[in-house]
Amino acid sequence: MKGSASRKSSVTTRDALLAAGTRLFAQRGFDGASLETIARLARANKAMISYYFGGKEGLYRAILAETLEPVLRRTEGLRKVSRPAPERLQTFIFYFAEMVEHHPDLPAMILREALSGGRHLDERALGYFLSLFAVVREILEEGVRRKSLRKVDPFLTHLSVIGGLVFFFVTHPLRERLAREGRLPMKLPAPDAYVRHFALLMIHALKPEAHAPGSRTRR
Amino acid sequence: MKGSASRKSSVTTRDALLAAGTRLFAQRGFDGASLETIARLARANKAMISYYFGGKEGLYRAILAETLEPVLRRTEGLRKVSRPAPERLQTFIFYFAEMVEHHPDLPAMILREALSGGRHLDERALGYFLSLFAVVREILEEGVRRKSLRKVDPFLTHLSVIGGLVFFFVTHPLRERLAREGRLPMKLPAPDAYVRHFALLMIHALKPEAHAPGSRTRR
DNA sequence: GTCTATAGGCTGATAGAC
DNA sequence: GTCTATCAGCCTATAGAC
Repeated sequence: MKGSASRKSSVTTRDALLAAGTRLFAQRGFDGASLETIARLARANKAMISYYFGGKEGLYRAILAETLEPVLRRTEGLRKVSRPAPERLQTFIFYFAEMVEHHPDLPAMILREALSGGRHLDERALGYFLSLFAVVREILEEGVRRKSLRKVDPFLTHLSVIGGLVFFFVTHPLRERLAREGRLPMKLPAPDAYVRHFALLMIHALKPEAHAPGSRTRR
Repeated sequence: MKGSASRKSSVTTRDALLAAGTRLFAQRGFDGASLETIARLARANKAMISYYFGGKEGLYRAILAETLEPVLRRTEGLRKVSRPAPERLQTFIFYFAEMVEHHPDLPAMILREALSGGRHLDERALGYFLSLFAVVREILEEGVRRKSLRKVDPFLTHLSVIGGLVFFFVTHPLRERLAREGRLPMKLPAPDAYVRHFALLMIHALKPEAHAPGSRTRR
């Protein structure tokens, strides 16, 4: 159903194209990345893109579908863990960071897709996202329900969590460059440090209310 | 030094091109937005872009410089206000939302610029950003110093604040579209509601530690 | 599977009439 | 200041040799 991968080198070229495409689509956008450049980065011939993916758009969609699927499918695992919500939220944040480590260009590519209004988002790709979002939302919902988290809107909160993570990683290359050129007037924050900071920030943000002076909740 | 605006209609055409460019660069990226499309949206002739800005890149840079400047300059005002840090942070967040209301496409355009590694960021534009960042950082630093905020890293925190805001606004058009098509499995969050939520979330995240059970601070 | 050559479309830029 | 006409360059796609 997918070309029944026969040769060995064919798999390699295909994968190289997927990887190169991800990087260049992330860095320069769909229109800014030329097939010429992608092929060169993949050390392949540009005709190979038509061969494997039927064209530029085919490559783009293949990245969205094939790279995204295994990544997001893994998040599903976080659904089953039965642990307090704050801990599960932290796990999600660390998991997100680990994902970026393995696919450094994915967040930028996906964000660009979002900025473009999701022109290339078919139902399949959209489904992956919704399920990613659902995981976070469920953690938050459960936490609110069981009062291990403050009473917040799970959907709005989930946007804040994703936003704080995505924005950092997606702008990190720019900060790196500016730092390298001495144009960043502070030291470059390490991804690690940010992730730990952010997890803590969210834990604090969602910690159940300490009862206000004067009022008192039962228990 | 800038053409010493003589005619009346000339100003109008110029401004229309700036506005149209902002929208299209935001929605489709630098390479995705054609001069043809921009001119059409501005109800102008595409030759006018060369006339006023000397080309596509000139238009792009003009937007970055001219639209950004007044917007970011206003944030400078937030520097002088002498009020408790939590209140000033909230003011910043509301100010940011108000800015987006007046320039709905600016965040996306700027974010795209960041994703591209800041290829078009000259020293002037970069300076505007750094001063925007500085405002938030200063609020946080002061709050930490005076203990009206929890002891957090001001720089990391400022990234979380900006991230949570930018991500929401930049992805909002996508959610709107999905909602319109009935593909969003929850109700569309209103910008207002998000901003209020986010301000509160940050206030909670940064609230000075409640004394741990056993320990005790004064009062 | 890989590569070269080339067709055909679109884009950015600009000369020159008004 | 505005517009039409035009052109060179780059880009995607693909036919066909190996």
